[in-house]
Amino acid sequence: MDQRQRVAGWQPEPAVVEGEGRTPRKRRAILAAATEAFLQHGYLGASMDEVAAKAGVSKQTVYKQFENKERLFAEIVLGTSDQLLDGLTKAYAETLDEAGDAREALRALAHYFLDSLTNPSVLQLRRLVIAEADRFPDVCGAWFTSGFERSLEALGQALTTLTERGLLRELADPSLAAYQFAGLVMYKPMNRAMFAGTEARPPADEFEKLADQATEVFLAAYGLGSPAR
Amino acid sequence: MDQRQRVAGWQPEPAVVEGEGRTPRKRRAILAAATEAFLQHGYLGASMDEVAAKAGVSKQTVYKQFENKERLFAEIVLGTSDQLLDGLTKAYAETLDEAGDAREALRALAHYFLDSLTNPSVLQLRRLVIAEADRFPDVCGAWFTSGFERSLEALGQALTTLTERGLLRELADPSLAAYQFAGLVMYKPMNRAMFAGTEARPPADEFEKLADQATEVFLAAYGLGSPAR
DNA sequence: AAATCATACTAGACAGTCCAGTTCTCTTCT
DNA sequence: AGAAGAGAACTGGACTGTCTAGTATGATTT
Repeated sequence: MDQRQRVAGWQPEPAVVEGEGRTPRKRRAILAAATEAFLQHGYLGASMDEVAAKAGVSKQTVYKQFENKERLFAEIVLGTSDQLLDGLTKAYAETLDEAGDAREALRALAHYFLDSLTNPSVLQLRRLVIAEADRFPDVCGAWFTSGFERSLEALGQALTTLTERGLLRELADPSLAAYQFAGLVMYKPMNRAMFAGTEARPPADEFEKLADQATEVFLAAYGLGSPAR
Repeated sequence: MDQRQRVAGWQPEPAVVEGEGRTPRKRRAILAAATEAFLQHGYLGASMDEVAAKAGVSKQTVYKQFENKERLFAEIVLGTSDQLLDGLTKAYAETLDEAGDAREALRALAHYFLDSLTNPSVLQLRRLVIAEADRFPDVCGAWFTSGFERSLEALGQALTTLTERGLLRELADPSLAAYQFAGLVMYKPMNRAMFAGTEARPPADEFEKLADQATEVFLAAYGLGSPAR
């Protein structure tokens, strides 16, 4: 029902944990409400009154848990980077283990990218971080290095395992190859998604073509033997 | 002196035009000031008082020229898309005409991308449009289709001319190939630039590697004959 | 007894309006 | 050509209404 639960290992709404004390339960509710508010309206557009109301909590409780608006923002942004990284890393391992050859593996990876990274919540999070990059360079920079960059490093390692299994050429710079693959797959749909608003989602049959074509280009450069085309 | 004058055919500060009447001169000053304010602080963060002060103009004059804050924003964003498109289209033509072979042409293109799109003003404009994509879907969507997408279409046509000159394989989908090349070159540096704040600029020697490697991958897929590596 | 609640409050910001006095620009007259 | 005057544009500043981050308080729940 909620699409966000299925992808990218990231869920803005915290799961209900039984037997949890009142205080941590409220804290989670505040984080969930604030996440929704920030994603929807941006940092300046979201108000603390709105957060408290959405969390079903008094404003005083919000300020007991979080020093101020900035800290609340930082906590949310930094909290998501680990979750994103974990989800992607796991997906790499699974996708690649199941694959019999490089083409199959890369196609599966491409589809995973396209599905998870065009998810509305993920897009809104990207927008939020990008929008506030100049206002909170430390927080957003940390999100980038510990979330985004590391997930690409993980993809580089995943590609290296393909090389070790004799499915791909030796990669002089696995991290760069990872960025290249991600760029081949995502540059077009990600830009549209970023610029054209959360509502505008691309047709599903475009994903097939993007995944296939990106895979072929990548294999032409890094695959074994002559290109299969 | 001002880096913005050199790249991407876009200049946020309007040139001084002699013999111009008072009203249009003030209007340009307002646009320039508002551009700076919006790029620096975002839509909500920029205040109309600040715009008026920066333009050296009374607030009343601002509201005489522009109905309200939203219209001012729209005017600025839409005004930039044409300028960006023009700059890139011209650069494609020049770069490709001068090139003797495909490798040379693609490298030059890659360097042009890297130089112009990592320019601070261009980055801030991208951030602004992305940040407000949900608040102003019409304006930002129009910026995307009439600026971003069309410049990629233009790149696709430029690549087609390389094919016609016998320097590149036939392209089944020139537009997609253009996105792929742009993705190969820009995905890594653009993401860092977007997320890590305007201050963090990458080292210049990374550009060389990005341009070279992107070119080689692209040629492996779309070049003539066997890969040159 | 500690946490939380509802509510009210402070202090400041901001979009947009209004007004009385000034400067510019253009037309008309000499 | 140049002076004069009309009307529009512009200015500075005050003002309204609304919103917001953050604090304070006294009652209620756990």
